[in-house]
Amino acid sequence: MGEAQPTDRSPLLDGFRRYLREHGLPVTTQREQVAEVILQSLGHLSVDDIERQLRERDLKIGKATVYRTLEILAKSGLITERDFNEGFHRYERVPGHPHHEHLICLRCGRVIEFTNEQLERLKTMIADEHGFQHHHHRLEIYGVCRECRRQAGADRPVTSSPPIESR
Amino acid sequence: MGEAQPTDRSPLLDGFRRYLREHGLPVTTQREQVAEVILQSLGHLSVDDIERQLRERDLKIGKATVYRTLEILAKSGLITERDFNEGFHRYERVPGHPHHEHLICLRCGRVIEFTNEQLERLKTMIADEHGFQHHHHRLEIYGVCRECRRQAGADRPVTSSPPIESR
DNA sequence: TTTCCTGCAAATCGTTTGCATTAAA
DNA sequence: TTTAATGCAAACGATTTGCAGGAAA
Repeated sequence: MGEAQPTDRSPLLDGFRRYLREHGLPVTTQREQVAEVILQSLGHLSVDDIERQLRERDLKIGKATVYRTLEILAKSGLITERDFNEGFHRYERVPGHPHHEHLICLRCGRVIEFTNEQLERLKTMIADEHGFQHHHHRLEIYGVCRECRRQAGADRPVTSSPPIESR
Repeated sequence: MGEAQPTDRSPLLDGFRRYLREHGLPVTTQREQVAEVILQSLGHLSVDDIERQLRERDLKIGKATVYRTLEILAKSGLITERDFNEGFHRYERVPGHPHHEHLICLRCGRVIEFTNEQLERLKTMIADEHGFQHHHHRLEIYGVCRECRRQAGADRPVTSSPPIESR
């Protein structure tokens, strides 16, 4: 809500510029703008979301470039690709806390992040038990969030296929 | 290995036939054959895997029919759709133990199932903490399995994108 | 018979790629 | 200048859908 305020100074964006330079990759305006959109956001953005935000800023950047830039951002470790079973991917800025899991609302699509120490320990134990060298993991809990429970009550039952729209 | 032995009698397959009848859906040979392949398997099959097995039995069933049958099987609760981030889905027979999680090897693609009581409790607790009405969840642990560790030692580092081939 | 299915091909949809043009170094 | 990126459109791969012909009930 309001005018887009291009923030050319931001530690994350600077980190991306540094990454590009250090890897001999040109720092282009398109790359900066895609990076800016996602690095400033707190949400889990789809490519569609990103294109919409770019359009709102009156920037026309080809879809291919968006995908290519997201790939670099993911490799640089500044963003992470997520898959919530919607048929497409979402991208989120890598947060302060390294590992976190997701609670996903089946009604409104809201995504809540959480961390849990006990879970970290448990997952290491489980991997060990099976002789696995643990690399990474993902835990997603699907359900109905507080707000949706309040609104809809216990009427409409939740189906197994998430009717997530966006966000 | 060996000739395919069509097993027309099997509690699972019978369950599927019953489901079809009870829902006013015709019991066709195609549906039975797709169901047979997946209900007899213990693995996590892709549509490609299923088609291959059908071909081995000299059955030619259209891809669309395979997809449509898998949808019914999933709705009936006899199989579950899985997504291991490979760009396509896998299907597995619903096992005896209702909830189970997956350990996925990044080298060979092997999938190991496990259950963990403590985990079940933990996930309920976490959902409660956030006011979520828990519906279902998924936990996948990616790493290198015992066999691959033995073979490859600690040489080739594992990348974040799973090079899973099949299985 | 009536209804629903099957197979095929065309359509979708997210994502990737080839290539001529253009911008960064 | 040299090198690599961009944008467009075509290509892709998994999945879905429309429709004419063909089996179940």
